[in-house]
Amino acid sequence: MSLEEQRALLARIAPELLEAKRVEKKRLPPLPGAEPGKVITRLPPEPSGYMHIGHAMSGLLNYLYARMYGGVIWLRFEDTDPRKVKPEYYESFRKGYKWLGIEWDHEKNNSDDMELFYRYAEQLIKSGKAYVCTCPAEKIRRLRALGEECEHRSHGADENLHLWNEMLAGGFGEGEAIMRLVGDMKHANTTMRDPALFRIIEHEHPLTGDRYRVWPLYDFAVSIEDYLCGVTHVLRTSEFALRDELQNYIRSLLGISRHPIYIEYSRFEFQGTPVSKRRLRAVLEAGLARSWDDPRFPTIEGIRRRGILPEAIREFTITQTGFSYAKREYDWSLLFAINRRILDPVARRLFFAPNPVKLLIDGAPEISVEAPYHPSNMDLGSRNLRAGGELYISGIDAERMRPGDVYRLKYLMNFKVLEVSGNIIRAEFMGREPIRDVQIIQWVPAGECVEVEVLVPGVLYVNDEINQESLRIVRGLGERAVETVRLDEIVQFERFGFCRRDSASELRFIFAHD
RNA sequence: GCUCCGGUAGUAUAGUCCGGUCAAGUAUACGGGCCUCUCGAGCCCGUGACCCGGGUUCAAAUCCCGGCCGGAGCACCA
Repeated sequence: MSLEEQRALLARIAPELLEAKRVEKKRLPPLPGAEPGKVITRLPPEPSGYMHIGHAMSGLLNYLYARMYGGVIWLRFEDTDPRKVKPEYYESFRKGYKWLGIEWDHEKNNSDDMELFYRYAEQLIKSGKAYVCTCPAEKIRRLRALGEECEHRSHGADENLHLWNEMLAGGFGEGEAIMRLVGDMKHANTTMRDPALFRIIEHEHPLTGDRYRVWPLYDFAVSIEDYLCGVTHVLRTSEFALRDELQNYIRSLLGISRHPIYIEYSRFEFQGTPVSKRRLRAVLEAGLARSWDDPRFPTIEGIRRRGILPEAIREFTITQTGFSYAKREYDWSLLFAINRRILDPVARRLFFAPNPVKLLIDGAPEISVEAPYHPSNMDLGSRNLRAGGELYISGIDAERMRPGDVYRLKYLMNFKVLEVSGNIIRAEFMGREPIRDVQIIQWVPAGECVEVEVLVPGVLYVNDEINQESLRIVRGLGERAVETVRLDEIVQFERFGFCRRDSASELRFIFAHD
């Protein structure tokens, strides 16, 4: 039996076997301790910068698991550092998650619950589990490293309560007092060595204005918020791994015994494209990029402009991601391959001649052809192409041409090269019908073409140093129909690559991948 | 420096908990073929890996010890 026959037979007697293999690959591994209908996860962005691919993949994981188990997902902004938080960043995340197809069930901000945080803080102080410390930051750091306690730790609850109220009332300036947890100054896990729970920040908050000056630190706010949201599973990157213990401890001191299951995985990035704000800013400051939505950047806007589809990121997350702790650096080709597979059946094909060279064909008739926009998807329609003996072809194709060579202009005609001189190739007409074993090239009619510019993004860093040539600009001529490409539409310039139109008014494209 | 964690093909991942079915699966990359009026897509075939050294065991990618390499944390950021 041939392979075809076997497959046909299998499709008849056990179609699920053929299907199973395909579907299985696109599924996430089971979530530990997950019960159908009871999973609650969260998207916990800090609105202090633009959303990037790392947030996207983490967000996707939390979202996909919530959906996989018929659970619930929260969007909760971790906005308790008024100095870092900005309104535009909240919006960047909302927009980014939406773009990815993530639909959250509830939304809130940690800054909504300040009064509640204060109440819990008071409870902690009264039970002798927290104290106000007025040591300078430097001293706290030193003692923490040494595993030693400071004199403030032994103050009584009454005094601490008094000092705490003093903090709230403005009796202390920034940096003059913090509230600390009574932890264990000798604990191997340094986050347990009396971490700061609240500090004073005299800075307007985009949401609460100047109403509060004492702000909770991450661990305190998160412990309480995860409890409030009923979070059952936390999927996050490994820099938080040491904090599980602390957060569980804070909750238990508050009388809360229900803790989420933590699943941590290493950070990752795409080859040569760091996600770190510092390194991205360096590129901006070097004058090599102008904005955070630059298509070379791993920000969601950058990636979108580059023509990567949300579905591709989703599939990539499911198939290429694991809960590994090893450092990983993804090769862009993995994402591109998925994106290409999604784009291929729906992207219109058009002719584009980069670095064009003129081609003159003696004896060529004036020909008009109806060329389909896609080799198999007829729904995409067709356009009319008309040309005679004067055209432009890609500079790369032209470079290879030697007198005597025969080529075919796709859909149009064949020609034999007669003479190659400078920027002009002279040839002779060799008939209209396709001939076997002849290289097919794309072309643009000399009379009816438009100027096209394509931005080709490369990697930002090479060997850990800023790549001075991360952006290439390719100019060329496109067939007239290039004008019909809508803003944001992704098309394939044949034998060049998939490109997204980036400007409504100009024929400017961004190269996605080949 | 201290404390954790990890090292499977070029890249990423499955397997590691509960040793044998792993002469190691998958995706991508790469090579070849088929198909095609694209050097794209699709289909088929192939190349390619358990960090190193010891130990335990009838048997180790899986367990133990040491080394090397890598990551994370050690904030009044999240």
